[in-house]
Amino acid sequence: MVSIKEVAEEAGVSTATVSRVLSSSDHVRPELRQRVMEAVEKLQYRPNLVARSLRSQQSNTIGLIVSDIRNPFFTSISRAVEDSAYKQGFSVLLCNTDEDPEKEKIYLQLMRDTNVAGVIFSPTRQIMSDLASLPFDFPMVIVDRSVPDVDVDTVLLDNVESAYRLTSHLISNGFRRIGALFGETSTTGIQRQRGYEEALKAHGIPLVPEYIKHLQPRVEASYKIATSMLQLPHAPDALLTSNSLIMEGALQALRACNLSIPEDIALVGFDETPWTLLVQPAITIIAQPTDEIGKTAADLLFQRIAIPTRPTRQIILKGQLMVRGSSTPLHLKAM
Amino acid sequence: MVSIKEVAEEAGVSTATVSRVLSSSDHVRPELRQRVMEAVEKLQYRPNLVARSLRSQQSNTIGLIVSDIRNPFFTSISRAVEDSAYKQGFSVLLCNTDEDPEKEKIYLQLMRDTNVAGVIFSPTRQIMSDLASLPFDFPMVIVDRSVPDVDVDTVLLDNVESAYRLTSHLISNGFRRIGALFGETSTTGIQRQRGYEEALKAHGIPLVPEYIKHLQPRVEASYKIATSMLQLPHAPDALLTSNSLIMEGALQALRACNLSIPEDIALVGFDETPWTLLVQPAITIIAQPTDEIGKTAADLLFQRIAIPTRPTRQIILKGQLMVRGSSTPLHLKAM
DNA sequence: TTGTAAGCGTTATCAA
DNA sequence: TTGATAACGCTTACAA
Repeated sequence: MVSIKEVAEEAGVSTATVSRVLSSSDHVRPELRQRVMEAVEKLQYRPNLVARSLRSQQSNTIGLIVSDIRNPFFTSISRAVEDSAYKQGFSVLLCNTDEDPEKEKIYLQLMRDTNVAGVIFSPTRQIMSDLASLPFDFPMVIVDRSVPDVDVDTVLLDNVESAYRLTSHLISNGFRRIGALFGETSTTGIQRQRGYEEALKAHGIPLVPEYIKHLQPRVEASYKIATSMLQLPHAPDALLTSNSLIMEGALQALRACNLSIPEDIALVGFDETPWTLLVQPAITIIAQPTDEIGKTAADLLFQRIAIPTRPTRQIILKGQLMVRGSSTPLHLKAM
Repeated sequence: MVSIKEVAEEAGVSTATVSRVLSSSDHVRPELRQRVMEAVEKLQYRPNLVARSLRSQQSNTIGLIVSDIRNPFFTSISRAVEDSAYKQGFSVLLCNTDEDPEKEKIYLQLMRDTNVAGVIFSPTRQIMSDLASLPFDFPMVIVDRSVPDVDVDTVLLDNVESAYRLTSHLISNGFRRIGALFGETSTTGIQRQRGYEEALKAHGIPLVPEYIKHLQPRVEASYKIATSMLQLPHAPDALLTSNSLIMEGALQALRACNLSIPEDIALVGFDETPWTLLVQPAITIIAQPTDEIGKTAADLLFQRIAIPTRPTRQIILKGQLMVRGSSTPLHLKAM
């Protein structure tokens, strides 16, 4: 492994000069610069980024901490983040927490220990109290979830509003007994529940506790809970799900119960996935602008890395209601 | 940021002793060990991994280089790799190449520059010739694709055999005009094509060049190519797709053409995705054991990191044919 | 504009 | 068993 020292010797200059040519825009005589470049080329020199990072106390790596990369929402976010990072010359450390606060802590510590430039994080509710107290000195951007009492950059969907619109859509299409499945680990589920409840209230529809469930945001959990909800004496005529994994489990449950959508029951949810348009009928959803969320989070992070004292921002993006067959109005059902 | 020096002072020992207590199993007097641990605890000391990596010339990071994390196959692989890495105390640098050889090179260089412990890589065909010549000294495991002339650990599906079985399944169900869409960037597509062609030959069915297409493994490309194939004068009565993105585009095309599956045309492919069981009819596929592939790749890598001279291995895993409604026999179609 | 030399925070060598 | 001390490969004052 050729080092900066050998390049310096080859070019007949000091290591400082090589370093200047390579990383700073310091004034170096063109002739020397040329000699250095040639030596670099000849020896196929590549700077050791570990040494550079140790010395300069900076790094070109950012951390991305999400609950599960297999959740299509996070898959998409990750891709967008990696893309932005690549363009800025950064690379991405991927961390899955499985919504486990212990894993979250371990990964946050790792971020500190490896001296990353910054972190994009989608935290559970449990970790939040710690978040303020733990001494995390690196730049951080929160995505998808909100951290109420901490002054930190955040990129969020307008969850209350989106859930409100989704629920209102069901109501105006004639559905009244709207079962709802929310993720229990994040603030997102809570906010979406608020939107759901506000919509019901606004339309004078009573809340039915049996219709509201909180669960781990996983396919299997959702399948179970949805199945049991479908077996209620007075079963729902519509199901609202608060993320795509939950929606997947719910759809499996509907299929297992041989229920027709939307004739027997409507199904709506959040997030565009490869299959929302492929199943029949297609599923009505709130599409989150995942690319933009990821890109915005990365942008915020790079800005904070550049200017650590910058005032924090909370960016709230709008979801888009995509009306499809799975929530067709009751009076059209016979058609 | 508290350093080893401060811990040493606090404990009244040298930095060497602190280092020994923390990272090596060297013999340290229990009493000193105790004092060091207390100092570590008191000062909340955490070793700086960058410095450690620079000095020891090792690291606890592995690279994962895939074409696109949004491909459900790679999503699942990534999750499995990250899981295994976490258990071994490693973290994962995620890199998307978009099947672009230039990006592959850049990322491979990054791996070298950051001194990663090793890399799990799914290369394009183009990069392979370079792979032998480029001086990549780090441990590497190839997944999903094969690199014929390089002595490197590999984890693969039995692609020829799997495609053979999938094609034979279609044939024995009465389909004869089997269109096939293969990814053009990987060896995987080529091998699956071989299995497809061998199955046709074995059953005395002539190859029709118009029925065989190579394309970028992307949804949009697949949609276009599939659509044009469906408009052939003598259109296929079945479509075989060589990965889930291609399958997705093909299914979109079938839907756009208002074709019924399997009455008008059968559809089969590779990879279990969230939707293969949710669409109706469910799709017949070869399921790859993605968890096992990822886990095996990580295991191989850690073994090679531990013993660099270990003889290389090629591990070939079997796919599982999941027969579903999308390839129901012709004589049952009327039912 | 360039070179010398002092670190960055560890670990590894060598003596004690 | 322990402690000085020299690296690891780079950047950056400071001097020249």
